[in-house]
Order: sequence, then C-alpha cells, then structure tokens
Amino acid sequence: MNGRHSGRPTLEEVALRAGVGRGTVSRVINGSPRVSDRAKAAVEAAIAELGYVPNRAARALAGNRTDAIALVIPEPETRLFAEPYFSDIIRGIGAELADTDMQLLLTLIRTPKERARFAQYLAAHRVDGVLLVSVHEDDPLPDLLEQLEMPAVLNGRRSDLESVSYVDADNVGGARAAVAHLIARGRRQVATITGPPDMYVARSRLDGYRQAVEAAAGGLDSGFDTALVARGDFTEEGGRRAMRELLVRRPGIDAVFAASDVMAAGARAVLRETGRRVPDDVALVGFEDSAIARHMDPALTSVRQPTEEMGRTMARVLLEEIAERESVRRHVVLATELVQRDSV
Amino acid sequence: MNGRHSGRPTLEEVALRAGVGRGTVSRVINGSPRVSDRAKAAVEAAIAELGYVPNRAARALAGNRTDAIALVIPEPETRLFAEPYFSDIIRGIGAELADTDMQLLLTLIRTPKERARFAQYLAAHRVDGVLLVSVHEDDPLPDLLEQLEMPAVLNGRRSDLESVSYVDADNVGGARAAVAHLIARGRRQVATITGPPDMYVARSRLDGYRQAVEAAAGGLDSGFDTALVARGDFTEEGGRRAMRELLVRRPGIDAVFAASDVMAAGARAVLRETGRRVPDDVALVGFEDSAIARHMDPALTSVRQPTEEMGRTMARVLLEEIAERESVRRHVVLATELVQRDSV
DNA sequence: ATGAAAGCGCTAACAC
DNA sequence: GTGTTAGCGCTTTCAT
Repeated sequence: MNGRHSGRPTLEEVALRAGVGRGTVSRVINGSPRVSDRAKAAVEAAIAELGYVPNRAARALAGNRTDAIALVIPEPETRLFAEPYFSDIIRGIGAELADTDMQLLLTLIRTPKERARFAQYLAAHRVDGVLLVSVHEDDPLPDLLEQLEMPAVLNGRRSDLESVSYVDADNVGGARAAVAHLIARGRRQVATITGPPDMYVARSRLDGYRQAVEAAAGGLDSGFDTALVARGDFTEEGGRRAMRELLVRRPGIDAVFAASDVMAAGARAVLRETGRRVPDDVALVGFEDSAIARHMDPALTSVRQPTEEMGRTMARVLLEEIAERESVRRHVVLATELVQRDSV
Repeated sequence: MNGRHSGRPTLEEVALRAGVGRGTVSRVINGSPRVSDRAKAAVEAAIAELGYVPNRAARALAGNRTDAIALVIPEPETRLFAEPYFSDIIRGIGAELADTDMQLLLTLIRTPKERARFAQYLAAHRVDGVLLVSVHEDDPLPDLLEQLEMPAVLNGRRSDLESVSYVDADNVGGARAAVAHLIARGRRQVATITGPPDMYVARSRLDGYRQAVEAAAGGLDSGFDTALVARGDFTEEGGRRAMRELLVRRPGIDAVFAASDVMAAGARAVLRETGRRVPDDVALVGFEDSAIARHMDPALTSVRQPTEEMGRTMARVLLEEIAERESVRRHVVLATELVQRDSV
C-alpha cells in the first residue's frame, strides 16, 4: 500500500460503484456487445459520476497496443518541402484523428543515428502505425516497416511498384493538364524544368509533360524534344540554372512547366532578368508544393495539390490498416487541380 | 500463461542473463548510483546482447509518468501564424528533444469540445508537460495547466503579469529598432499598423513603435500621433484596410512599420495601387512572423524572430520544469534581429 | 452475460 | 549494493 494513487478514479472504482465486476466495465468501455443493457447503463452512469478516464499506460501495457501513431519527418526535407505542405498535412491528419483517441507523435529524423533509434522504437512497438512523408527512393525505413509488419502509409511512393501503402497526388495528370493548358493557349515551344530523376515524383511530372506534348500533335513546333527538358533539383537556384540552360538551348521558348513552384520562382527571376515578360512572352506554370506561387505572384497559374486531403487520407488509410490485422496494402491517388490565375 | 508475449526481451530476461535481480537492472537503466560497477557491466552486456528496449507503457504505468510532452496548437491559429513559424518551432523543439527520450505529441485543438477532451488528457496525466503556442488572452488552458500543476511553457505571454512560464521574442525591442531604423534613414512621418489590441504581442510592438517615436525628438514631423496608428488584425486584408485608412488620414506618410509581415504585404499592395513606390516613396518594415517578406520581396527589411531558438528554449525550459518537482516559473525573452535587406 | 483471476513489464519500497 | 515483492490499471481468458 503506497501513496502512489493519482487521485483519479480507476476502473475498479467504477466497477464498485456500478455494482459490477471489473471485466464488465472493461467490456462497456471497449464497446463489447456481450453486456446487458442494464449493466451497461449502470457502468455508464458510474463513469459519468466519477469522471472516469481510462489510464492509457495501463491499457497499452495490458492490451499490447499504444493508441498512438507516429508521423515521421526526415529533417532535411522540412525546409525543402515548403512549409504549407507540412502544416497542411498535419492539419489533415489532425482532422482525421480528432474523433479517434489515437495520439499523434511527431518524430523528426535528422541523422542515421536517430533513424536507428527510431527503428528501436518501432521494434519495441511503441506506436501502432507510422505515417511517412517525403520518402526517398533509398530510404530504408519503408522496408523496415514492412519487415516489422508495422502498418504504415507513405505520402508519395518510391516507385511504380511501391509495396507499402501510399497516398499520392496525381502528378502525371497534373503535369499533363498544366502543359495541355499552355498548348491550348497557343504556346508552341513548351519547355519543362524537372526534379531529380531519382525521385518518382519528378519522373511522374515529366511523364505528364511528355504525354501532353505527344498528344498535342501539330499544336507545337516540335514533338517531345530533350532540348526542352532541363533538370532542376526542386530548389529555386536549381530552377534558375535550368532556365538559363533552356534559354541557351532554345531561345524561342514561350512557355515553361516547372515541376515545383519553387523552381518556377527561380525560372521567373531569370526570365525577367533576360528581359522576357512573364507571362506574356513566356508563360509559366508550376506544381504548387508550397504557397510561394501564390505569394510571389497571386496571378500565376499553378497545379494545386490537395495537401490537407492527403493528410486526412493517409491517416484514414493507416487507421484502417491498424484496425484489420491483415496487412492489405492500399494505394490512393488524389486528383490535382489546375488553378488558373492568369489569362495567359 | 497466455501467448501475448511480444517476442521482445523483458527486464526480467535481462536480469536472468546478467545473473542479477530485476531491481538491479532497473537501477542500471535509470542510472542509479547505487550499483556496483561489476553488476552494471554485466547488465549492460546483457542488454546489448539481447537488444533490450524498455517497454514504455510498463514504465509509464509503474512510474506514473509518460516521458511525453504535448505541443498544443489552437487550430485557427495555424493559418494565421504563417507557416514557417510553425515548422521552425517544431524544428527547435525536435532538436532539443533529440537527446532525450521524451516524445512529442502534437495536439491540434479546433473546438471547445476538443479543448475539453484535452483537459481530460491532462487530468489523466497522459503527458509530463505541455508546450503552448499562440495563446490568446482569454485562453482557459494556461490557467487549467496551473491548477493541475502541470509543467507548461507558453510561446508568448498573455500579459505583463504572465504567471505561467513563457518564452517570447523581444517584441518591444524589435519594433523600436525597426522604427528607429526608419527614422535614422530620414523618414519623417512614420506610421504603424498594429495587431488586435487584445493581443499582448500587438500591444508590445505598438509600445516599441511609440518608444522609438518618442525618443526621436525633432527627427520627426510630429510626436506620437494616433492618426499615424491604424489597427490591423494580422491578416493581409487587415493590412490593406489599415493602409488605406492611413493614407486618408495622413497622405504624406513616408514610412510604415507593420506589426506583421503579412500585414506589410497588404500595405505594400495598397501603396503600389495608389502609385507610391516602395520603398522609395514609402519605406516599409514588418515584423517577420512568416517568410512572406522574404519571398514577396527579398529586398525588404524586416524584424526577424528567432523562431527555431524559441522552440528549443521552450523545450529546454519545460524539461527543466519537469525535472525539478517544484514549479519555478521561468520567463525568457529572446532578442530579435533587424534584417536590413534594402537601402531605404 | 458476468465475476474472478492471471498477467502485461516495469518501478520503488523494503529487507538484508 | 542487491534481491524480493507489491503494486501501477487495464485486458482477457476462464469459469460459471
């Protein structure tokens, strides 16, 4: 008998008050159908009167679960992936979790050492599931998760054959729509600035560009032309470099589709420096990962991703995976939207 | 005897392997000095061999603590407080927590109902401490935290007499520096766009403005003049409205200090619409809560807040409060920096 | 349908 | 110093 008692009512006290056994109280709390209405009512009354709140730690210990999921954010990416992405995703996750009593753990992973530590966490089953954002092709975490049979959902995928559940934006479709838009407006030399080719998202957006170009038939000066493709790295400086390259290779360019709005910002700066009017001389459409496009130039057309919805969907999918014991992989691709804010 | 055993080694197995009792293992894990070097070595070896990781739930249950802290974010604010603030704070907290084995719980609070639910969490002692951002004057949470004697740290304060621990930026000093800068550059009619007067941060920035104006003596056309003070609400539209008002009241304004960069953006738009050149005709300095200033106009001077450091400091202060049992309140004010990016 | 009882893995008090 | 033991509050058989 020690004085550790926290002062909060326990399940046992509820049972006493309701005049039932602890097992019954537990069943009521967990919504078991095997309780009489009478007992259920008594228990619920007792819970309300006592202001009983189950002890999470005890539950976790006895039930071998944690009622918590982790959102893993590779630190280097939090800067690159511009900020609204980050908070939109979190908002979405939060919205989905609101009615649950799942908790959201935020895990920033900066170094391999921290990754190792997180792997320990996972192995020790300290969370019921994991949400991963900005996953790189060579990220070891998804495979680890799979080995551990830990429910997990990625935002984006590592490749076409992604084996782990994921929620992704329709990058191909978004890019295609953007380029088709430019072509429909009469642009005849549409270039593109891509992301690093080892990122699936970059390849997808390039695919979309290519599809639109190839579908254009005679609407363009040429078919798919590698001279109109410049490689960026999703940074503004990368966008600048790519734009300069493009202007050297094809000075007559009259439109650019950038695989990210940050690169679009870089491209825009270069275009202006070289005396081109944007969007009149050279129209610019970017994939909107951040809100930079909006702030930089509220009139710029861009491909909007449903970031918050991605967050919601990720959480929903993860909860489903946790609920069923089997690991059925789910793949969800959400539509993007071409937000036309200019009259190019 | 049931098959629930998770497969992970337990403290007991470590004890067996090391040839000591469970108590000793526990002492080693928790860094108690009351263990012989011999025993300690044996235990550590066993831990390494078995790959033992303590079970958090069991620890929490037995030790009546959770090794987790919550970061509470009032949902309505996440949009208002522009995004980089948010991720910088989190980055800072994460950095500070990295060497700890504290977990960070993210709690979005959207509605009074959710707040009530969170209060339950707190009462049930599901976290060891709480970090609060963007606290309003009438927010009931800080007082609740105090009643519960739950360690807590705010970012910002509700008033001069804040009773809960807080970490804040030097709003008065930052504003004063900004206005002094404008005056030093020869501006003679410096206006200000404030935030809502029921927010301490807004009042502080106005105080700084006032101090600088009053210190300027003959450097300005007039002393502190309420006609040069327009009220905004930290939104861009609010900045616009305030700027229009100011131009009606004092068309000769040649400088504006905005209490946030979002409002500065609004003001800038209005200035340009009315044919003023920025910064030549009217110089603009804003408090940089977001990175909007940087993106919108990389050359704009602004008052930079050490957001990431605020996050780190908040976490550090909270950990200290948790470590000592007494609740000593700490108040930390971090310096801001005037980042001069133009030559106004 | 429900009470009793056996743990879940750990901490901390207690004895030696 | 170290082993032993009694819980922490809950879930989950197992009887009944």
